[in-house]
Amino acid sequence: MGGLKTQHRNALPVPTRKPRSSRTGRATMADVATAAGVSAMTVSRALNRPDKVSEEVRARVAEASRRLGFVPSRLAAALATARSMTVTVLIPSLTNSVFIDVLAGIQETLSPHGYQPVIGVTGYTPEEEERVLRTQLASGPDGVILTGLDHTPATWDLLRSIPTPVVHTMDLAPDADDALTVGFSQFDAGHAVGRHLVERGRRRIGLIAGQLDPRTRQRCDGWRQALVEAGRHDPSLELMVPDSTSVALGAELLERMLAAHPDIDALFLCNDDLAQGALFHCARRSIAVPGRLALAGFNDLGGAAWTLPPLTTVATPRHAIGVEAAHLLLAAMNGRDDGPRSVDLGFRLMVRETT
Amino acid sequence: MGGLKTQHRNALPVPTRKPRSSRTGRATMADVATAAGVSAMTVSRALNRPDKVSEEVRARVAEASRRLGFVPSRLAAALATARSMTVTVLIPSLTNSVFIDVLAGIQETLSPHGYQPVIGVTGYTPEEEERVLRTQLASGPDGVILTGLDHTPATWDLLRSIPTPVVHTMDLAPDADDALTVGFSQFDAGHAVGRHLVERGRRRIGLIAGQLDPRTRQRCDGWRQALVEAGRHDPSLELMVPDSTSVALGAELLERMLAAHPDIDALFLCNDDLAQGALFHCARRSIAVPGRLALAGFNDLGGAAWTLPPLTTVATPRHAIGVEAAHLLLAAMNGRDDGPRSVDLGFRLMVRETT
DNA sequence: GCCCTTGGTGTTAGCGGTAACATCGAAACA
DNA sequence: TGTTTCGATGTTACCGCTAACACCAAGGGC
Repeated sequence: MGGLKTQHRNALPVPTRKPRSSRTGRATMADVATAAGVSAMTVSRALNRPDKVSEEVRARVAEASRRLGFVPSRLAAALATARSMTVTVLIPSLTNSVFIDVLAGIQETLSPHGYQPVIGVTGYTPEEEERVLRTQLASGPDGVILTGLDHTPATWDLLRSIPTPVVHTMDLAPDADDALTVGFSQFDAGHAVGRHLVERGRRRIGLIAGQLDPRTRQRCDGWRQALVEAGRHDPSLELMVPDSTSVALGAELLERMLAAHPDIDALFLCNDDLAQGALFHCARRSIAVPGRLALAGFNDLGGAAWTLPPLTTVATPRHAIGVEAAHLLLAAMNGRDDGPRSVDLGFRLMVRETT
Repeated sequence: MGGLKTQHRNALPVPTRKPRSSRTGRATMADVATAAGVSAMTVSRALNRPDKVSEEVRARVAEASRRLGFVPSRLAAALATARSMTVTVLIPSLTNSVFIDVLAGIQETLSPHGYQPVIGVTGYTPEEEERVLRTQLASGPDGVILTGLDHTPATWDLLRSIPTPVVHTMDLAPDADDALTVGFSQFDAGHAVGRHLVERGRRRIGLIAGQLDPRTRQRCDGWRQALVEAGRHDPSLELMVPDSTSVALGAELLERMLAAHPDIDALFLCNDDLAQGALFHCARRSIAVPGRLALAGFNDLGGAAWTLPPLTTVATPRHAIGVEAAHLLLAAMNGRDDGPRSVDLGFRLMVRETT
């Protein structure tokens, strides 16, 4: 009895210098230093600023490094330098290809500069965005890229309180020096579609929208204004549901719309997948497109040019937005904070055969 | 003259205790400790193991924490605990929705456990994969999820040399205790399509494939064997190109195929986007599907059920693969290494109207 | 020959946390 | 009432790297 407590006190206190490697089993800079017969600092220099080290030592370090399979710990470096080489990217959803395209642009641009995008998914809600941002900030990103401008007040405060540069995408800042922004005018894009349908001589022009995030709403607003301007707006022809968009939903909503308003002769669907579903429904019901019903989509997703007939839609510069956002962020992270504050990348109305 | 060098030596050495916050401007644990009148360690405990701290102190710490806007540095914690709460996920491409679906499954599963997936893009080449893996390993992930089993020998060595658990997805390990694997048999899936076309009585069955990664090849192999078994294999009906798949490519390749072999009566397209392109081409050329030509795709991507006619294809459990891979990894990261080593999630032949 | 550069390298002191052990008062026990 | 036990808290020593400065020999200007 008596000695049951663990008392490792006498477990050979190890002569201060560990024999090799660390707790993780991986070689550390100190190991390489010993192996190369130099100090840790010299190893660090040999790796990060080779010009500061003699040819000969550089070679010895490289050799030892290779031999030990040394991988410098970014974590330790990040802690010591206060630069994580990491960029937080928050998007509403992973399965919406719109954001993936933006992400791809960001990734391609950041990667060559050694920055690692770290993705957070916000599920389209500002509250979740705030939560995710908070946890991500804990790992000290060097930059932040957010989707949209609809953040909670607390998020805005948070963003202002950190020294980290922030870029907002997919939308345009109302006043340009409030935030770094890269996108296009969702309102104008919706307006262009509305006007296009009007110009095609359509009189009963409807709207179908899903996934009612602020950007979708702005598109709808633009469309509405175009119709109002033409004196052809009928609020009852708007069908807006919160469900996330899909081909199936497009077909279903069109059916509903036609049941209530068989006289519509044109339709703006706020996303291409809805439009494809509508197109499918028309084919099944032998509704002539664009003869009896004109259809316009949004985003110019992959298959839009390959429907029958090819879909009129709005091409959005998703990839370019990602690239430009990353460039802006890179500039800001390097202290070059002078560039334009709000970049409008525009959009293109792709008039094809459904209108 | 003389004093031009910067010699801040006498810049008031600050009384050892900095007044507040650190170099980054953010509050540190020490700041909170001071504010709450306790030691840093107690703050750490109050945050990570509240039960180890008295109710009263916990409240004081929470208060101080809130007041100072304290965000604990994950970096420092990671360095101290040797756990980064990070998982490296390597996928061939961001723009291929197949991998995004897997990724989404991973993300959803890992997130609630506090793990942060960090994505690397390998561009479909094992060499780039090795490179990306190397750099990612530098930030000490707690786990790794890779796509496929085709890694460079050096990658395999690397994986073996680290203590970090690794899961491979989208494929099945030849022998189950070699690696943790979650996927389905690409070969069998291809075989099922081949047999299906044979069973439909087709005699001149062709193949169109793009993006020739190992998984695509295995599908093709399976398909080929099915035809060989039926005595209907004609190598000249295989059209395989390295280009990445797209709707446009599908249309183009079908045209080429028909030009060379107008007598084909069935076609397996190794990805749904190719199949959609082929379908489009058939519609344009008034080729009856499935009357004159049967078409089968692969993956059951979003629009497959909504083509005209609806596309026969193979539904692959992409999301489930992500979820299961994450579960396996979580188990391994927590030391529960006992689960099944190779998980076959199967596939489903979706017979629709194009065959 | 003296002093100042300069380039290469080492030393020290953290970055912001946490593991492990030490300490201490009060409750529990004998 | 002395001792044990235990819960709550503090101290110390790092994790692995790098900024900043110290040091030193060789070269250059006068």
